[in-house]
Amino acid sequence: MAGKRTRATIKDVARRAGVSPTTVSHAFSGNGTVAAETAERVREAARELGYRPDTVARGLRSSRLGVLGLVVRPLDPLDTAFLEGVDYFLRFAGSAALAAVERGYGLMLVPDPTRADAPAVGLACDGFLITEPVENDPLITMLTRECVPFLGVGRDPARPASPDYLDLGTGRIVAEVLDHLAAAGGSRVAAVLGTDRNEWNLDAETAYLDWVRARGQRPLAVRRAEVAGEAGGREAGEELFGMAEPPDAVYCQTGRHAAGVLAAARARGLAVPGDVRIACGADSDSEHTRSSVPPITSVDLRPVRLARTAVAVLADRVEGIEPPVPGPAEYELIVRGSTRG
Amino acid sequence: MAGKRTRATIKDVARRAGVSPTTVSHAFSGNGTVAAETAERVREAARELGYRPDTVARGLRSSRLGVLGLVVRPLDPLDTAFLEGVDYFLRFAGSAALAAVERGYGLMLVPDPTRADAPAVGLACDGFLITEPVENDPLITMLTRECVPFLGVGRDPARPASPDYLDLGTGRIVAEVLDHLAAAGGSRVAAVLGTDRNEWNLDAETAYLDWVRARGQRPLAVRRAEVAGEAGGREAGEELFGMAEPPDAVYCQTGRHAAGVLAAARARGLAVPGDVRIACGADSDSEHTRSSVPPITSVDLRPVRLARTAVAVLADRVEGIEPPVPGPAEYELIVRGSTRG
DNA sequence: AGCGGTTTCCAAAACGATTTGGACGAGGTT
DNA sequence: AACCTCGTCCAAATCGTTTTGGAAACCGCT
Repeated sequence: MAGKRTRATIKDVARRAGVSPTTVSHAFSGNGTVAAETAERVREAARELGYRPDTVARGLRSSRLGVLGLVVRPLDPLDTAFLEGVDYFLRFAGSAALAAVERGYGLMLVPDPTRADAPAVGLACDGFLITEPVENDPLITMLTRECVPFLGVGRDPARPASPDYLDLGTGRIVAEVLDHLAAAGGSRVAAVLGTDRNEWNLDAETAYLDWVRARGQRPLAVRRAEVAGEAGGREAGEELFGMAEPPDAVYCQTGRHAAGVLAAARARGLAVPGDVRIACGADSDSEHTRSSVPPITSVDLRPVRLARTAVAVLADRVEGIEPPVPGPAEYELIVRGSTRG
Repeated sequence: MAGKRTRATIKDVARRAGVSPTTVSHAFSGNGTVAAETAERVREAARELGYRPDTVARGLRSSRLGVLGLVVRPLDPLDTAFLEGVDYFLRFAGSAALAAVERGYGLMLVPDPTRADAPAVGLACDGFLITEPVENDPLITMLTRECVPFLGVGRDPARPASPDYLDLGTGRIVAEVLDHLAAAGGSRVAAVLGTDRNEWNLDAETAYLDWVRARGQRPLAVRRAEVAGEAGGREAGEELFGMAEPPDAVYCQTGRHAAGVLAAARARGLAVPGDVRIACGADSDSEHTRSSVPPITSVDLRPVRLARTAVAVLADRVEGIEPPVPGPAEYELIVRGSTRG
């Protein structure tokens, strides 16, 4: 299968058109001045030879490869196969790729280039999308130092002043879900939070504490690593429901955690949503929330739309345009059986 | 934002380590022979300077960039924004990207590089995944000529003997859905087919004709372009239900068509599934089948798993390994309200 | 000494494009 | 006739690597 490629080069075209490689380059890029007649001859020679300029060679010279990189942070430390059920990122990635193509870029999903075992090709991108940056994100440090354009999808919690991110508006979302839990009959609302130190977790924690305190109650939050998944959620649920004053509603940060909490509730014989209401601040599209019994109320973070916005802003920056930064991302609360009597 | 990059080059490292660029290159690639002590000095110099070899320059020399390209054919002629609802490709792309990263590659979604307006970066890929090739696919012609590895996801109908594709097993799938429609009470089963000339459509047509004839009936097939979407399906439905002997079951190739047929049936006052049964051979995950009233029976083509397999085979080929070609892809019939009394 | 064989390193030539700094001739101005 | 300007074109340098084809030093052996 893998033979040697025999594409025509700029020299072949030059020879055939009876001009120099310089002229061929100019005829294509429109950079120098080339007589119309000559340009036509060059174009014809190129057509006959099936010539197309080599992107890699061009990229070497101009340090513009035409590729945007997408770093999906939460995937990074994990066994990626484990995450296949998490549709959010799949849909984000697919949609970003489509949007990039429309702008004339390729979109590449790459692991964090600051990691030692990362494929070297990651460095070659013209700009990066980072979902979701962690506190003092090392990639952001590196990109800033090397003057490579990037855009966080979500804020780096340690760099609140930076303009280089899309606001997820986590606080609003969490508050709305908590309000919904209360409206559904929850009088003592606990929270199961994640451990990644990104906007999603840190802002959610703040929002939860604010919300609880505003109602004069004591917060009841437990933490489980995202990678602990459903098992971690189940543990958290057992801890909560085993308390002297157990909660009658639980807010979760991930669909997997929520599924685990649901399992823990059922194992204890608690009715959902009769005894306990469960809701999740994300992952409305994952099977964990959608296909559970009952299905779990959760939030659609509109990954498809969000990705499109992110690509538009990043592409502008790569091209030297300073675009207006959009307001907080849109979302929709999807009410399901777990909070609906 | 966009300043000039000031990364250390191989020369800087060479100078600092007191050796030649050649030696630095060898120390990193392990190609030549370098004394252990020297190699250590080089590595240290590189670390101090924060040096990482430039992928583009390397790619220029070795014609291996470390990138796999993904060409999604059905997206190609379309306004891509139109397709956002089609989760199949989003999930396929996302999953392929994950699998590629695990193999040390980046995965880039690119438009057909044979098209004139395509971003030039498309040509730079080491290998291509093509879902789903059309008859005499021009990209396959070009890649074959230039000896670039590729893998079709689905067969090029005009090149049945080629080993360069993953078999979707369309015939099996269509037959199972038709059997299901019959089992659900359909006695006269029509088909709404697409117009793209790829395995999916051509094999489906053959399978439908075979199935109908084996039961001694006359086929009743109409065709609508994929891009016509729900409106096209609705037209097709009106045509079918307006006939002297209208069908009592309709098989569709796409979720959009199925949604349109469903709308046409309801507009005529036909009960689904009482008077008419409707099923779709794909798109079990799109909102057109999942969120319609009633939801439409359809097939889960397992895009996540399929993408993973495709990347594994392609990466092998890029690396010169000739992998065994897997058997027909897996799938699952998802029975929903449109065929369940 | 002379000779083959290792080991370790390097200078220079690729790779395929873009960019820089003129060369050359035609035409106009003084 | 000398001097500019302008429009076209080209030779050579450049981007950061890898690869090729030795060179230099050292070894043990005859």
